[in-house]
Amino acid sequence: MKTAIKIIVHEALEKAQQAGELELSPFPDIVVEKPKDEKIGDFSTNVAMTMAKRERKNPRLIAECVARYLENGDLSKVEIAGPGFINLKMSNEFFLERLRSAVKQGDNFGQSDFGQGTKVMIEFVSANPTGPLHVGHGRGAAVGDALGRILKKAGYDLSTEYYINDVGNQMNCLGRSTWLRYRELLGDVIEFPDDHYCGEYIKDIAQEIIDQRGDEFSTKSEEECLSFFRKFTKDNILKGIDKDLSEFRITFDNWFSEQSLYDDNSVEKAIDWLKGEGHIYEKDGAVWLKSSAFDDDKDRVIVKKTGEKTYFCSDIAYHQNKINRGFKKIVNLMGADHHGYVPRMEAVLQAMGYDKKIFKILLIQFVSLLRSGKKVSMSTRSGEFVTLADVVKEVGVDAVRYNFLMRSSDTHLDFDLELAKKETSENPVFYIQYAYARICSIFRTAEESGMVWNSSSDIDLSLLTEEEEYSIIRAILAFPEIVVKSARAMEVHRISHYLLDLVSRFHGYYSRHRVISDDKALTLARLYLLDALRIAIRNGFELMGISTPEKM
RNA sequence: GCGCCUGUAGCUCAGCUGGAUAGAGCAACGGACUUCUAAUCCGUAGGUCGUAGGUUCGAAUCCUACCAGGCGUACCA
Repeated sequence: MKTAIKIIVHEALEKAQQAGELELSPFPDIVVEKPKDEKIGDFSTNVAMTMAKRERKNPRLIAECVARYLENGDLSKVEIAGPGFINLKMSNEFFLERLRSAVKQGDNFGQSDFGQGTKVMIEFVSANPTGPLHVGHGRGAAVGDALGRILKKAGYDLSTEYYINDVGNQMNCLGRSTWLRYRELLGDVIEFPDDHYCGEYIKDIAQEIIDQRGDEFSTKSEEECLSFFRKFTKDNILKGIDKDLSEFRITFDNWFSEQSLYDDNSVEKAIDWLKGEGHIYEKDGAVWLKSSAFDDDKDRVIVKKTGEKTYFCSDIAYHQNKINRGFKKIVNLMGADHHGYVPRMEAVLQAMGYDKKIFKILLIQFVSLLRSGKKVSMSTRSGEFVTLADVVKEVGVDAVRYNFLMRSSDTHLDFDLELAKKETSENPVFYIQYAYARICSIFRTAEESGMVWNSSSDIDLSLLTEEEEYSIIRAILAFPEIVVKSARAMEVHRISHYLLDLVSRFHGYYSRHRVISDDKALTLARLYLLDALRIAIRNGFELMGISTPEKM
């Protein structure tokens, strides 16, 4: 919509230039925005102010000049206000035409080519396969998934990926934990080491091995068994994670194993390559990456003096791999507690010769879990953490997702379980869903009263004359721009704020105006408006992965 | 010490790439259901935008310093 306005303003500027009234060198960027107060106008531009200095003229004079050349059938009013804003009001037909197009687009309404098909990868969750996902992972999962949906809608070619840290000592530790529980279940007396994984889920996995294989491992040495136990446990946990995620409406395009980078020598090759480029040196028996040559504040070890490679080392190979797969933009979601990791990753990208702008790390701040205002304690140590699956089961996918997506992800989030379950106005998910259900209910009533309705029939929208109706129409039509903004800023919470605003206009309208009346033509026009609204809500919630029930 | 994030109404938070009189929701108070779903609506009240400077036509927004809270500062992953 705004681009249409830009063109109109652009034409006016050109005319003014041709008439010799403005110099316009260089030609200014035209910024069109929506005034805060709808009464001011539908759109406004501040070009007159930004040009003032170069034109050496009073901004108001420039504005008046530009206004004289503003001519377009879609414009119904041009006004100059304040220090030099040019405010534009559009004709009703301008909006109605776009409303029709929105309805015609249906599920595709909001789609744009902002991303121009750029290949983007989002890597998120990537929790270690050593235990089930807990609530903390949930926020990153919800944000990553929603961001993916948004980027797709905004025209990016998107892939999502889960990176599995299936290498290193933690895997041995994990396998050993199951092995110990296995023997314990078979009657051995075990002193379970407290630096191992002591959660209940390990016992369940051990029991599963007994169910499947009996006691066949009980007579073997740990050495002989470990690789089986390691793999079995890891696979089992990953299967659980996958299940929890799909119940949370998240599926990944790809699961990428860290081990595979060792299996195909990618890690070695990456090290060699960096060595060749002179980014690597040896010191104190270890191999270091000269990351301080970039924005990192110190160099980092990639091969320990024991010969083991660090996590960071395979991450280098992993990101090289991502780039080799042709991704032009690489997005990683991480918990904010890992923010120290950002500069060294950026250093890697730069060492590989890429602009660090192709790489974007989104930090997701912590979630505090509350119950009726009281903090729920979570200690990973004791294995007493609240799992994502439990919370989803208790609260429901929609409410959990909404709560994770309603706030900017760089602020701490208080997530109150009791509040999230309440079906009251304290809970915005239901406020939005309720609006959707109400609209559907109106359509049901219309059908029951014998009203024949379909969006492609000839409906006279000029019968929509209420200011409130246009307020809703403008809000509906803003949706595609919200998606683009949200994609550009990679900020998911904008969608939820938008929907809240959109829907509150509807609730107000609903209480003051009847949609179904004896005036058949008007009824049809209003139903058309509600259909458009319904599409916007549904498409918006689709981006958040939240359902739109037709009845509540 | 250094680095990152946050600080806006009693509470939870929006506020776009600097724009017009700083906005919602909740809580509080007062109203509205014989009418398409009251999980709703309408009204009232509530502010030194952490503090102090700076940049400019214009700052909650950008810069600097400071204060407060959170997090990080591994040859862990």
